[in-house]
Amino acid sequence: MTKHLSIKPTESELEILAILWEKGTASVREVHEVLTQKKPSGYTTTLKLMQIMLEKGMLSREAKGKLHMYQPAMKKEKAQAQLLARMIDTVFNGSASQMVMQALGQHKASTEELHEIKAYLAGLTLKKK
Amino acid sequence: MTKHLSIKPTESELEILAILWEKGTASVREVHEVLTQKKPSGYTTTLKLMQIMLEKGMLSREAKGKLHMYQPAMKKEKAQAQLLARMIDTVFNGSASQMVMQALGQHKASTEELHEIKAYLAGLTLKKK
DNA sequence: TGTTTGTTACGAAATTATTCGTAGTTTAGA
DNA sequence: TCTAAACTACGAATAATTTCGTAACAAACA
Repeated sequence: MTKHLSIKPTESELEILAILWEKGTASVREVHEVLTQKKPSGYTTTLKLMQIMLEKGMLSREAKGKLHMYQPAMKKEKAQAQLLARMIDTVFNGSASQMVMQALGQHKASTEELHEIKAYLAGLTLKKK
Repeated sequence: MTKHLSIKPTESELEILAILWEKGTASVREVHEVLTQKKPSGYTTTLKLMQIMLEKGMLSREAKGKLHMYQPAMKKEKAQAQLLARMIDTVFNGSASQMVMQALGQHKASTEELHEIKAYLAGLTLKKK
């Protein structure tokens, strides 16, 4: 049985993870380039963060010539699910639907997205029957 | 024009806010009672946190005899929306629907909830038309 | 071969968040 | 009135997170 790692990325770590989920694999510099657009910071700051994440087992890496290429060690979906669950629990009183409706209310979803969701829902409720 | 306060509650602050949203108004002791169930801690810890939140303008309070009754100074819906928006932005690549589907996938919603959401969606798409 | 450029490693400072002890106040009851 | 119990205020310790400076090394190249 694999140890149940309930990873709790910090805010900064989450940003890095998001970039790596997007890119799949990237050097520190690449990550830093993206990161520093929103919030300028030193290169070694990003480096250190990624080293810490490596230690924590959130990232893995391989040497590519002189530099290191990093990749996320956690499945995006799993991490997302975990974060969502925590948020639903603490902020939405355990009610997923409350959260969903809140999210959909805020013109955060386009019409196409709404259709997508409806389709998805239709499939879901069938299965649950 | 009111200053755009983008409040960023910490984890602990969020827990306290959740309790106050639930109760509407409460003393430090009442909050602490709830809080300490999940995660034991000293009374003054909760007190201090709430005092800090008061300073930050997240809570307000009024004297009720000798003790202070606190209430949330931010609308639950507004705070939820803000937190959601941030999460969607950093973790779900800006896609609300991606998040919604993730949430619904994880057996996090009961059948009744799913119906509720469907109804809500139906109303929404009508309006958007 | 030097020198510049870009990299990693890592200690440590700075900042932010959490926790708690102690002192002082108020209230209620003996 | 005195004492005990339940508060508040607040400084300060601790812990966690973020930031950065410096050293060491390797590759590129003048």
